[in-house]
This record gives sequence, structure tokens and C-alpha cells, in this order.
Amino acid sequence: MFVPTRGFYQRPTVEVARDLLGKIVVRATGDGVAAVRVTEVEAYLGEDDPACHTFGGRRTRRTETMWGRAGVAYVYLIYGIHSCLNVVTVGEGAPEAVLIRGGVPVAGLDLVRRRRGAGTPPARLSDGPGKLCQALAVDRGQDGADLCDSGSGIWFVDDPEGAKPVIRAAPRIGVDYAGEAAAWPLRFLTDRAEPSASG
DNA sequence: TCTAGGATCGGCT
DNA sequence: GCCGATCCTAGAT
Repeated sequence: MFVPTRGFYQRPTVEVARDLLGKIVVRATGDGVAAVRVTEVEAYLGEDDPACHTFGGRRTRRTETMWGRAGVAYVYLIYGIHSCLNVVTVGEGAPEAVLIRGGVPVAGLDLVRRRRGAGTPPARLSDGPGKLCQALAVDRGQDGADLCDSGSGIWFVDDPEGAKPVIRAAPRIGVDYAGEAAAWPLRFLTDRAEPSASG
């Protein structure tokens, strides 16, 4: 199974975002292995993107990971409750990233159910950024984890079924504060992704 | 120090 | 469709 090398991530963020669709996030912990096929992502374009944490060159303790090398995880806490998993792109000094917004579990289903609640419908187990992190036991402990090294406990692989997904673009979610950038079509979904209320 | 607000989610109406 | 949870971050003082 092909594991993307660092060069995969050292490319323009939108390209990486589209290519991450259909890939599988694998997460190994002491509890076992779980994996989710990515169906929805968003691109965040760094210093010139008002929706991005590093807009205007903001470089703080939280965003430090985004300023570093490509191919590592950027994980932050939102609303004091939920973790969000991002993939750092481009390279040193270019603080851009792809937010993994959602996917469908393809391995370790029992583990995912245990983490998300036994009664959760399968389609709802990881169909949001916070849910996906809960399903894969990702929190800020994974901030800075190297996605090119399976020893980090989190990495991507190609889908063995391999079919190139149909991709459509849409405005990003929850970034109304970003003015016209909120309308930029930087959210990418596959045909399998659940359409959201906003379309 | 203090304060406002957030790349969300689930429960309730 | 609306709203509260919950706490960290960033910017202001």
C-alpha cells in the first residue's frame, strides 16, 4: 500500500487537498488500529487567507506547527471541546494546511464505535472534523506528528480500491468572519461526502 | 492579567 | 432551526 512521501505534501495546498480526497487516514494507538477514508477537506492558504490561523503572518505557539515542514499534522482545539486535524503543506515558512473535515470509517469499526458511542449510525461516525478526531483518538498530542513516519501513529495511505473520486468544490464552512474569503471555493468533497445544509 | 470569541457538536424545540 | 457546552488562544490593557 503506497504511503505518500514528503514530496506529496510539498506542493500547492489546493493540489494536496484534492489529492487527499479518497486517501485513508490510518491511526494506530495502544487500543489498536482504526482508519477513515477522507471524503471532505478544506484548504487554508496561509498569510493571505483571512480564514487561516496564520493570516497576516500570525506566528504563535498554537500556529508554530503550520510554519514548519510539510507532511506533519497540525491539531488544534476548537470551542474548547473539539480537536481538528490538519495536514501542513508546501514547506518551511509557508504556513498553509488542509483541514480534514470528514470521512467514512474503513477499518477498526469496533474501536471507532467505542470512541464515538455504540448507537451512532455508521455514516455519522466521522462526518465532521471534531467527530473524525474523536473517532481516531486524535488530540493535540498529535500536533506536529510526522505523517511520513508510521512510527508517529498517524499516516495516510492510498485507497486499495484506487478509484479516482469525483470532486466538487464549495465555500468553506464556519468562516463567515473572513469576509469575501468565506466564499472562496476551497472546500472539496467527493461524491460520497454527505452534502451539508449550506450545500 | 483580562476578555472576547472560535475552521463544532449534539440535544432540544 | 436554535442554543449551550467549555477552555484555549490571541489581542488588548
